[in-house]
Amino acid sequence: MNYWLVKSEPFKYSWEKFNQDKRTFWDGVRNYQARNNLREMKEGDLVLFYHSNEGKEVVGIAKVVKEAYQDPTTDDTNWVVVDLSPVETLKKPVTLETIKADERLKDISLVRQGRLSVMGLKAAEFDRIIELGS
DNA sequence: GCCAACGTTGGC
DNA sequence: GCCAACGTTGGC
Repeated sequence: MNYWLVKSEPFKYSWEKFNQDKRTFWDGVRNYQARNNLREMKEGDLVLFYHSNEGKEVVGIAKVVKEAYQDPTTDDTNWVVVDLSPVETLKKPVTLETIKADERLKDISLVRQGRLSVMGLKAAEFDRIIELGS
């Protein structure tokens, strides 16, 4: 089991919308590193959902329900999507500020590599964020 | 709205 | 294959 974090700008695709949809394919990734991460996702992996720009906080937990396949929004075979479904909304969103201030989280990719939109998390980091969000 | 970080592109 | 120019992302 692996753990991930994905970013979405709320005005583009929000957690609320995701919960209405119940399931979505995660498209729009046009960065090789993020793409490689998508390809490594396995069914059942847990994914934190982060609102970038507006909010700047982790708002919920999703899971991978379908592994990487050709991005239906383009013919370019470089790009893939995965299907995600919402699992749980965090009681308290975990803000970027909180994450940066946390000794155990200050080295995660979200902080160190701000522009990456799909990143892996260690189990301990994932657990810590959940802990902060409950 | 600005700017830093960083990935990508293209000229050489 | 290097590196400057450029574009995009995202925090502030």
